[in-house]
Amino acid sequence: MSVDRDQVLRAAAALLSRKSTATMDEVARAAGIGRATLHRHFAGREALVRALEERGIQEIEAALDAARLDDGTAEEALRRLIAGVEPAAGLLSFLVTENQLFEGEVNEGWSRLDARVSALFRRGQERGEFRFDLTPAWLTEALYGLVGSCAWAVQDGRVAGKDFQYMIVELLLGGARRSVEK
Amino acid sequence: MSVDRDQVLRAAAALLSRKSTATMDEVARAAGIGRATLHRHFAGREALVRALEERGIQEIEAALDAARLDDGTAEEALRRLIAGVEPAAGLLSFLVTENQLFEGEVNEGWSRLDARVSALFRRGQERGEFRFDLTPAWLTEALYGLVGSCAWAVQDGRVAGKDFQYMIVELLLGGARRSVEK
DNA sequence: TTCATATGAGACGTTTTTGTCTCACCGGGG
DNA sequence: CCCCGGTGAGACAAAAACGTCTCATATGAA
Repeated sequence: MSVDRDQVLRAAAALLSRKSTATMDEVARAAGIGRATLHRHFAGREALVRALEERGIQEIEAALDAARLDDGTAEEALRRLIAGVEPAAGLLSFLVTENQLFEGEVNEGWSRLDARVSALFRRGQERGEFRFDLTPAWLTEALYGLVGSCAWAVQDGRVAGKDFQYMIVELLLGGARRSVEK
Repeated sequence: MSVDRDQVLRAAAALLSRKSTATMDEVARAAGIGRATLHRHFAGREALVRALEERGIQEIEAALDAARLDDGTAEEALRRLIAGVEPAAGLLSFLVTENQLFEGEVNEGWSRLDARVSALFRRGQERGEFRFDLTPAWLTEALYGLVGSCAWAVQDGRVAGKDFQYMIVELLLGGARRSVEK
């Protein structure tokens, strides 16, 4: 009988990341509940987006923790991170696009995530694993972009779901060029 | 005195690709014109988006033509393409995100672009330049995602504008991993 | 200068979306 | 059995955005 708040947020993220102009009514129907009930759980659109952000940042941060970014090689850590981020790919792409929405103040939690991911790439550079000519900031952005793109591509059937991690990891690490095996 | 339609479309794309919920008034101010003038040039929001799509597809198609995708190595062609696409990066990222909220029919012009880019990657594979384990469809999506991410990173100052082409090309072709020179 | 044209600002009515409310209903616990 | 908390549907007003209009102004050409 009672609404599953988690399931509502998930449905909202899935819809809003694809169509950010969706009305509250559309969000409610996508979550399979009435508009009145949606308003009972989230004061308004603003509150819904905030809850989405909070939850997204929370999940990504958990993925960062679970990936143990400081253990082993940076490449291994990156593979663990991408694997751990997959379930939250929808929320991540929502965060990436929506993060630009708030002019002025940048979400504090988001910049914290940013810093941790950048640190991973910097560690890889310092270990001699990653190239120096691609900045950690750019690699971080590229990671977000690729995760978002791949999530969309999977959703649209252009990429097989089981290849999600592989496609991202291989492109991000090795690139498209065929190179001599080392 | 007269409004530069091109500049308006560019500003609109830059804003709408980041904030698709932007008001017509916000779009107008982003373009540095009044709301009334915006309505004089584009009948409404729908017409504006249509014009944005049309112009975006037109510019990307022109870039594809200019890049001579069938000449020389696929890598050279890809470099030419990325260089030629840079001025239209804002429009491209708008197209990519807008195309995600497909409601029914997919834009015909867009799928034509898609096919041409995919063909380039397929040619690279057949020439032995590109890896076979990364599908042309995924490489195409990844290219779009990286262009959009980089355009956005440049706009926010996280990546230097002069590095736009280099960052995309190098990551897409060679990846982040430091590898033995071939 | 004079005139035609295009613009910005803003007023306005309309439409869409939002947020709140009421009410009937449904299902589990007393 | 009867409550009772949570829900869906819909009504309703307020708010926001849209689209159109007028008017004063500025720019460039004749």
